[in-house]
Amino acid sequence: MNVRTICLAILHDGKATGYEIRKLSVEGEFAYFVDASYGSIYPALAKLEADGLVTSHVEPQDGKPAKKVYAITSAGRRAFIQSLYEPLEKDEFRSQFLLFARYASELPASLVEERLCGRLASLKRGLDKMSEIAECEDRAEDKWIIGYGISCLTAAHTYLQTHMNELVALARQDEATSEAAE
Amino acid sequence: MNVRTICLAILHDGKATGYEIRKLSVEGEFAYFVDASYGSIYPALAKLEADGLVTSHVEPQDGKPAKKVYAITSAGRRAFIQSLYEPLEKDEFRSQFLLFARYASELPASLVEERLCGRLASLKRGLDKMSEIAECEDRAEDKWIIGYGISCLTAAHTYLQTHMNELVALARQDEATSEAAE
DNA sequence: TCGCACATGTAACGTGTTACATGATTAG
DNA sequence: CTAATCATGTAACACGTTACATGTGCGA
Repeated sequence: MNVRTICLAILHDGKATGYEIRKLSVEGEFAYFVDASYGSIYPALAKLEADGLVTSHVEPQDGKPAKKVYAITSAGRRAFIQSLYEPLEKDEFRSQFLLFARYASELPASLVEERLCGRLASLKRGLDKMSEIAECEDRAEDKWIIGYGISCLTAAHTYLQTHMNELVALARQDEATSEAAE
Repeated sequence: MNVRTICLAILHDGKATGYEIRKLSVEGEFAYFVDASYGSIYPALAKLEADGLVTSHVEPQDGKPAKKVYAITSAGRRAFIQSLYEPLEKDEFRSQFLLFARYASELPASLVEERLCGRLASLKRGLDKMSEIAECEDRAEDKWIIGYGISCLTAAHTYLQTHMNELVALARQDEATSEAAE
């Protein structure tokens, strides 16, 4: 799933500027799909316009720099929906946290515990934010997606809560020992 | 998390060839972290050797091409463990499936249902494979990680099972109608 | 005999990030 | 007065993938 597709998806919902698209892809619901930077969005929009899938018009603003508002064309709409008919790419998941967990026995228990607690807290933050978004969200599909996310994160949170001790127990007691020895 | 780190992680467990490392990163437990190709692994190993973090020796085999077995050095071991002390990168998750779900109302119900069933089946396959691996696995950390994975996938599976109808209901009835009209 | 598994490696290519350039306004 | 937000865009760079080159032995 490339930046091009995300731009089309966002523009399918309504007009937006490159600046806004980046925000949505880093914060909004689209963050579950991608996390794009200006350096990829602006060229993608230019390419999309050259291909006739979007159009743009410049809106001057006073006080703020002029903005270039993009809108999807019917060809763009068709191309985007068409792309959803094609076989789905498999989801991808990369977790440095899980790699860390795999080497718990090589690390001090204090560090392992700290990281597990940190993860627990960040999972909690993510869940709270999702619940918050879910409330003011009115698109049924978005609610469905958020429900999916909440289910997965809740499972992860519960697992961590009930199993974190096991991982801490596998870690090295070095530091606790050396501290106790002083 | 780059290919370099994954190579060190795998070699931390024991000797391996580039060929084996790729297999592990596509199939084995390491698939949760990365999914690397030869084109990235071989250059990474060469670089790692130049940096003194791994060593290699060629083992001729009869019938099969000679293999180049890599082993981690103590400097490599240190560098790898040291990297686990640094702040963890946040997990990343990209799902084309969720993007598809977001536009369910623009797609025919038959397609939405098909994709949901397919996803349900692939989730099931993933869970079965994990349970299988978990059984013959004896490293406690790997069991812990697999347990984490199973929890998350189970939650996703359950959510799909109980909520797939809602998404199908949002989809277009076009095709069913046109079929009924014929 | 066809293709697969074993095994290593390179070159071209694609895609995205980081850092930079530019510049006004507003809140602390 | 400093930093942040708004706003667009480019160039250099990093990182990874795909396809290719090369070659043997084994099973269907």
